[in-house]
Amino acid sequence: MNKKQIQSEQTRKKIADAARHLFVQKGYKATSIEEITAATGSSKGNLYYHFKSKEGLFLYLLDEWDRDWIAKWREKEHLHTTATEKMYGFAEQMVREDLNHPLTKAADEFFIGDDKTCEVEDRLAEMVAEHLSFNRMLIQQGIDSGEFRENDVQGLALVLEALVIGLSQVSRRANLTQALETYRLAIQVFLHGIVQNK
Amino acid sequence: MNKKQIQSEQTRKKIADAARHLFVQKGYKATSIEEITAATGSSKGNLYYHFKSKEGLFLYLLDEWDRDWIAKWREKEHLHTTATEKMYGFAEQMVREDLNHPLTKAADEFFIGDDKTCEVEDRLAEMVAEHLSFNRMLIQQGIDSGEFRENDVQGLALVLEALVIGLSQVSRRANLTQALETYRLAIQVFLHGIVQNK
DNA sequence: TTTTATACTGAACGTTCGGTCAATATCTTA
DNA sequence: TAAGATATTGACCGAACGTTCAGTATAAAA
Repeated sequence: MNKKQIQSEQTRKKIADAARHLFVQKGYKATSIEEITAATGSSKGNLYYHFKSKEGLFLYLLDEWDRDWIAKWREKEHLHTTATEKMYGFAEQMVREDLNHPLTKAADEFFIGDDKTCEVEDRLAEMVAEHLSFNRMLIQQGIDSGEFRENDVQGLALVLEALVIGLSQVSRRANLTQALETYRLAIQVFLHGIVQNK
Repeated sequence: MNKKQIQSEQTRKKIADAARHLFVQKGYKATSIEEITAATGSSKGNLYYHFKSKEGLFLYLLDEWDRDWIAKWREKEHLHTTATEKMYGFAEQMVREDLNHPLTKAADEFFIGDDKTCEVEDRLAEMVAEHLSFNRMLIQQGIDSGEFRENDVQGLALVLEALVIGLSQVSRRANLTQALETYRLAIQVFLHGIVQNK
């Protein structure tokens, strides 16, 4: 790799990092390109050299996050044996990785906003579907192992998704300890409606 | 009341209605003053004659909604005897009255946005506190009556709030029947982690 | 009828924002 | 070193937005 290519990559990363930080902190619309460039030290035109548009930049961040999340989950999944443990592990990773994540905040802006591109809309729908699929899998595992009651898996996946989205919003201003506590309590509540025998 | 005063009141109401509808549909930022006035048929200046600002208009809608919600709840509260029934009633009113409500959508924009006035910030904090207080009361009633387990009431109120917020977002595109179903399932899940004996 | 307070109009303003582009700097390659 | 590719700059553009204001219409008061 060239010295130039390396530096270019670094610039790209620096922009992405600053953008992620600002999107997380202020939301999508409230973060301006100028603010991002001010945070990186590089120029506006340079941002548009590396990324097609503001939406493109955001999309890139979503993809990046998606990959990281799955990778981190695969890393730790084997540590949990029961489905119950997995649920708590799931919640913990949510707090540690996703608390104040662009997706939950800015996705909402996109869903409502009328200026979204088809590409973005599709990508977001895809991500929601992936989330639900993940939740379904998690719950189904518990049912298969006999830990959870037989139930409307799709419905429960949706409820779990709702819980997670809501928790993220409610915990936005909380510190890590508080958030962890709230998440654990939420999962506990969620589980004791699922677990077979109490 | 004067003929003029009556018409003025009607105009004010027409603007508020149009604004509410648009805020609900598109969110706060995405709804422009021009769109609101276009929907009412009256002029931009007229809107600013009746309302201090865009924020002021939104604040007015929040207050209005708050009053309506409480009034509706008080109306129906006596229909439910047990705390469990109240929880389901609570969920149902949430769906029927609050699904796609400005608060849950646009409050997020306000919380994140940096252009919010102190007045708005205070008012929103107040509303959240009221919500939590309401939830706490609901849960405490169940505990007092022996229906729910003794538990961290404040924590559970927060979890319930998270659930409700998340449900509202998840159900945004669903029709009423689907939403009701999801909400009922969610409450069922929430309850069976609370109810004493199963 | 005349005066006055209220309700309403819409052009204009200042600002912000995403995006563009011609010019320039920097590094690679021949 | 010269030529070419790549990376970076920042002034600039047009559109959109919330807000204002001088002026007009209308109903109430005198």
